[in-house]
Amino acid sequence: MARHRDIALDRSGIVTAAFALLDEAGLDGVTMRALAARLSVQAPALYWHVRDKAALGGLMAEALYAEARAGLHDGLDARAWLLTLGRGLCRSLARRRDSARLLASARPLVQASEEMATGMAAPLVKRGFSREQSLEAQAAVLSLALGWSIYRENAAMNAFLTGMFDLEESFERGLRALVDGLVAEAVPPSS
Amino acid sequence: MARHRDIALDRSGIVTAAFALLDEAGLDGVTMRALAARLSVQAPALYWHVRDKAALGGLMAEALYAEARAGLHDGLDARAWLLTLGRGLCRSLARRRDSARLLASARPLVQASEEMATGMAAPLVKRGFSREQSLEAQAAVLSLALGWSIYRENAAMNAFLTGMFDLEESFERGLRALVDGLVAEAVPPSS
DNA sequence: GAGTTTACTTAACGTCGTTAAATTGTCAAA
DNA sequence: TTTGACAATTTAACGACGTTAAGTAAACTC
Repeated sequence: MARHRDIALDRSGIVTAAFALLDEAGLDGVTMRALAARLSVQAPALYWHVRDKAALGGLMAEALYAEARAGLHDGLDARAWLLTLGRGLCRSLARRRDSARLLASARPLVQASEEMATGMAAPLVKRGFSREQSLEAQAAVLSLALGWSIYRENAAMNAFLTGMFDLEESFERGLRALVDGLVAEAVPPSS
Repeated sequence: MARHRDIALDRSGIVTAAFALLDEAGLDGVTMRALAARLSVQAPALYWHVRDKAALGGLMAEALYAEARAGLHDGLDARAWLLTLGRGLCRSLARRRDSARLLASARPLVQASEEMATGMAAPLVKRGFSREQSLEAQAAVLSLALGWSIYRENAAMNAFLTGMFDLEESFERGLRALVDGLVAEAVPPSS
């Protein structure tokens, strides 16, 4: 390894730099040229490692989702699991400027498959949900977190919303309302 | 009026054409040049009527929200009002290609004000919510609808999700779960 | 009918994502 | 030890984009 000029680019270094650039310059500031400059390289060099800008967006989105799911573990029951998922995404997106807009326009990298869906459904299936209920519930929770984060980013400019009520706490209330309903429907209280 | 070449451009005509273009060419296809061409005009002419492309996006977003709220009326109780709001946005966004992504990147045109917030809160305040609960509940419902629509647009390409479960029905279940929780919290059942 | 205003056109600028071709450094085999 | 293949980058360039500046022609004002 270690060719050419000893240290070179790689996918993960590019993604890391892209997040740093996102934070400094916002989504519109993440251009291939600016990203290359930050890596002391010319723009076309990036295309050796990444198909195109959309693929870069996909990689960043994947990283955000991975971070969002980091808090999930086996000790959680269905309700806590869904709450953790929603909070995870909301906090991941709150931490990084414009990341919700990024997620909104990112397209999935890999084609979804039947096995992938089964794998995604598994954690809640193990907790008593049907496969469909599991996917539906996760989609709803992620939707709420993503939508909320988009409004938060928009609101950040207008400032007024932030003063009106505590955004994190408000999201938490909405999330709890949603998750309680989902869990009640999927795993009806024994009676 | 009717100057120059008898019929001319105006804001609403531009927005209408922009929606038609959005449907045909997708969000990336909505360029100032393509939009101008559709109106038999040169691109810079648009700037007489619209500040810039972001303002055009804002106008389109406003139209979408107006359409989403069209179904609301006084006869609805709090629960039905919130359900109607959520369904309204979801259906508005389902009808038009890439409209959720459009909404995600659109910035509000007018600076939010204290009176605006009060006006937005009013319908639910009239139905027993506090001002904060009203704004929170609406934000949550709109977030779910927007987030869901974004995932639906992404999923539309991947096709597989559409086959897995009925998207509209799934959204409805998530929405009901959310709204029931919000209403229960805001207007506790008399007891 | 002269001058202002309205609504557009033509021309152009700088930036963007991206591709093609040339270039340089590194390793394997001869 | 030269030779060739290959990996990773550079330089150069293309077309499209949003946008601005300057010019122009029709319509209204007085």
